[in-house]
Amino acid sequence: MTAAHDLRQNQLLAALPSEDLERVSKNLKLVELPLGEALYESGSRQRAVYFPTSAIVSLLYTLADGSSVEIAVVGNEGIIGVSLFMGGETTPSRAVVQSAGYAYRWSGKFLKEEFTLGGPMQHLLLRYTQALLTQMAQTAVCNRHHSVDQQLCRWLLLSLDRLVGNELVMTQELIANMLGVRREGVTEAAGNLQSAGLIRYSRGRITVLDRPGLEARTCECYAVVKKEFDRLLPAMTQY
Amino acid sequence: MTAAHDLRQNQLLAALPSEDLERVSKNLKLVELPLGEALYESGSRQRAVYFPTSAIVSLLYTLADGSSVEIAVVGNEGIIGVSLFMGGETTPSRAVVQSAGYAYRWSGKFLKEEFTLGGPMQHLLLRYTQALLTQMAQTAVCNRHHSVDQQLCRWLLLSLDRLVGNELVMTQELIANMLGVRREGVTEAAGNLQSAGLIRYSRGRITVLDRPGLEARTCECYAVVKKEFDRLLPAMTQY
DNA sequence: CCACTTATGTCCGATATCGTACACACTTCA
DNA sequence: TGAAGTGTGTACGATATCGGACATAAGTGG
Repeated sequence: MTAAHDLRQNQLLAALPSEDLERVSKNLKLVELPLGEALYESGSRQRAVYFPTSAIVSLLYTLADGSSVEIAVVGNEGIIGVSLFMGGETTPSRAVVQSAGYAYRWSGKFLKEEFTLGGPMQHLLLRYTQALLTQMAQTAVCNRHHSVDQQLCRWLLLSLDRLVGNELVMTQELIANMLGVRREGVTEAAGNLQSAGLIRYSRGRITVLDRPGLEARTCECYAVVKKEFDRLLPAMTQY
Repeated sequence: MTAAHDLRQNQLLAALPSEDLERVSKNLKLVELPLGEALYESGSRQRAVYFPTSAIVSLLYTLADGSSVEIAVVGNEGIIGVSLFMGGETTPSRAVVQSAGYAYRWSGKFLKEEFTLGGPMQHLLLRYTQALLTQMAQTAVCNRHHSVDQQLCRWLLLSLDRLVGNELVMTQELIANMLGVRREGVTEAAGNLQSAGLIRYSRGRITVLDRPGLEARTCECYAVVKKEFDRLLPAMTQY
């Protein structure tokens, strides 16, 4: 499961030419991201970015009344902390570890130095940010027009794409926070999917039994986002 | 109303140091944007970006079934076509003129040349893009948690901020497309606001009577977005 | 083995929005 | 002046989700 840690387990790093990766790697530090850890809070100054290898991180917005929504999810295809190189330093969102794992941490200082070189790293970061824009926009659309059932399918697929295996460790309560619906709503939606034989649910453990089934049941939003990621960040090293 | 056209009517251009603006201005061309014109369609290759001066442009997502949602609105504080400098060339969204007016058009070729210089223009464009990210994210949250009444208030305020005067030319049908709700839903919400004395509605013409009242009635989403824009793009020239 | 906590399932009325149908008012133009 | 088109108001049942209360079930630790 945990093979030797390799920078190239993150697809952005993997897409860098060797010499760039070499230069950058000096300042990357492998860190463990436990479930629930907040990499940054709303409005707090960010000091580093993270390239996940096995962890999955949710970008969340929390409203004044405590209700929240996930606006994007980041795994080994991306980076957490785009506001550091976009120039804003902070964002109103929070970043919370949704699935424990590892990531490479990169200090903001070195990130900015590298970014200003205008080389492949800059290019990759900007393209990734555009993919993130798409994911957020599609989330907005999905929140407006699609049912909880469909959104749960989308969410499961997005998570699945960022994991090895077909099992997620995740309670319905947490999923409800991500989707911005009630916990009971997730129970019902999950029950529907389970009845249909697409997943198996057991106390904080979801096993996906029929991935094509999920894809058939979800809304177009999943495909749009996936296609856009593939287009913008293509042909990465596989392992 | 239509004073002499000036590059600095767009806040991004206004924020450029004179020498940069001078260099850039050679390739800017004033264009008129009529109501309803699409600056680009979903997935189509973009050839230029636009700096609105008096026009307002909506970024829309349209689903396969024809339903749509506005994910962001751009006026004289911003630029249309971020995917050109982000590197993706296209996006799945559409850009439609919501309020007729003028904009400066800048060819993608020159834009990219300027962007790679890494100067003030790059800096501004990236910060604006981060503000756009915030607007999209907040739209996603708002779509999930807030009532049509509140969203209409938010939408009116966002539009008002980008206009001179307190009157919008806009049918309920079009607003419904923006908000992703039924036209009847807008009729009802607008009726509520009119009863409360906040607006006056008459056949495609909305007059805002009580702006503070709208601000009191809308959700926090408006303030979050506005605050973030002010933080990221501060101290622009006023006129 | 027994409390205790956590996770999930179920039920019910309340509410917001939807979908549809249709009426009315204003404008334009023949 | 009358017809057509467009924009808005209203009504009503259908549906999805909410809000809250509560029941059940699985794990945990004494």
